[in-house]
Amino acid sequence: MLDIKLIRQNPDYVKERLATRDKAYSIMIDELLAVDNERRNIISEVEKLKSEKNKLSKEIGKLFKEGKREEAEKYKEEVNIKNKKIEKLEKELKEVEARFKDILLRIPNIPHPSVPIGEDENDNVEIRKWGEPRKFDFEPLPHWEIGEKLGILDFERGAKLSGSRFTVMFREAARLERALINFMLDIHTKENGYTEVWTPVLVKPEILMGTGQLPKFEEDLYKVCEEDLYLIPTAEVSLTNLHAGEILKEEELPKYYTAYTPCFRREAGSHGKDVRGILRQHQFDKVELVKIVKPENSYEELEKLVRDAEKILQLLELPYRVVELCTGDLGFSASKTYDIEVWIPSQNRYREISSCSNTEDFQARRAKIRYKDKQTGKNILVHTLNGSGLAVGRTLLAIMENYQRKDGGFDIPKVLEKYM
RNA sequence: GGAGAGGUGGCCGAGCGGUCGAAGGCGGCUCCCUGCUAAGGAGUUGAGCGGUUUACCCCGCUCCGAGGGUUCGAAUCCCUCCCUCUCCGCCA
Repeated sequence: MLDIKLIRQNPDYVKERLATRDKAYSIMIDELLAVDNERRNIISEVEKLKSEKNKLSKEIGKLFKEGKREEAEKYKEEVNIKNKKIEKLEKELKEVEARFKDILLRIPNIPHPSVPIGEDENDNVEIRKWGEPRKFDFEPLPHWEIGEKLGILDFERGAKLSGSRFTVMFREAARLERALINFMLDIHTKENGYTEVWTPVLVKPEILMGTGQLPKFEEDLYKVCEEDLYLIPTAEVSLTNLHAGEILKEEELPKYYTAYTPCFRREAGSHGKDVRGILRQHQFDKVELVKIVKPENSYEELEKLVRDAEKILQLLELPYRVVELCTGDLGFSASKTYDIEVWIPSQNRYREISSCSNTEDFQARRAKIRYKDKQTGKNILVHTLNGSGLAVGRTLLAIMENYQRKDGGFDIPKVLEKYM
């Protein structure tokens, strides 16, 4: 959520910056400002009436003590009239406030000035590459063929149990999945300084509001209707919201969290994309990294976060590249995002395996995560960052493809041997 | 699921329907005392919104789990819901 004060004071700046994502936001800003104006007018009026009412009520109390009954009765009449006016205005206010919030909650974050301007993923900028894609002396197979031949990836039974985009894994695949989770968590906790966390994967709507998935992206989420809970699409949701509504002590920052969780995404609107294999599933495992930091060093923290995620690929010896997303490809809550893309031999290209973002105070404002500044005593919104470290299913698929052998099998990266 | 108890500020905890944004304690901050540390003394210390302002200050409104209701007036009374704790039942 953007700061309404910023929008009020500098609407043109906000419009200009948001236009780098999509021109349509300019209209939303105008709408928002109109509603905000209306809202503030009503608030002033209501508050004036309430102030008068409070004064009269106190007066009545005093008169009762003094035994001046009749006089008090006269005042009561007056307050009743005010109450009727207040009631009417508050009804209006409630409606206007709802409209106000609805618009504000659907406006995305402002891209950081360093983010390249562009329309879509074609305008993303490659930052660096690591590793050399392997030269095969045979035609590399896609992971689903390798997996099916070995009988360790079972798409038919996945579909039988749950429908399309669900997979069953047997033996080595299942064990590799588990090994990767442990490996990633070990690196992040023992070498990168993150605190391991285990969280619920069913969360309340207001939690998803906090990180920005709701209200705009409801169709991407699985909902448990009976309980008004949602399955998380990423552990970013549960980790970031750990401190929702809290005022942290300055010395508590920064906080580094990592968690393994399954993630659930309906993938609405991606019909026909990546239908084969396990690249795009409704349920997948991910080890997530979340940082809660002070505003002044959040961009340094972002660089470090990306390196922490990259380290996993380096240890697994999987070639990858890092790209900086352009304004048009940025996610809703992000101010700046680096994607890490792993080399996929069967597609002869890099595919996303991690997305690392600084949301600045966008999520913090929604989730009300602040810290008390020691010097000034002021409560300041923190900056929140998140990144995959990494998507486990995609890592598994990358290993199967990059480490495949001519005989149809595949090797296990050295660092994973002790985990298998 | 059943029975009971309870949800108050960063934390603990008190609170007759008006004088309560809320006693007291802890913690935090400032100052004093002290060779240093420890201890002690004094003061100060909630959040959000709106107005005003460069900012500070100031003024107003709201907030005592959530939402309704009674009342001129609710932390205090009534209703509904949520959560926590204790006991019982069930269960991975």
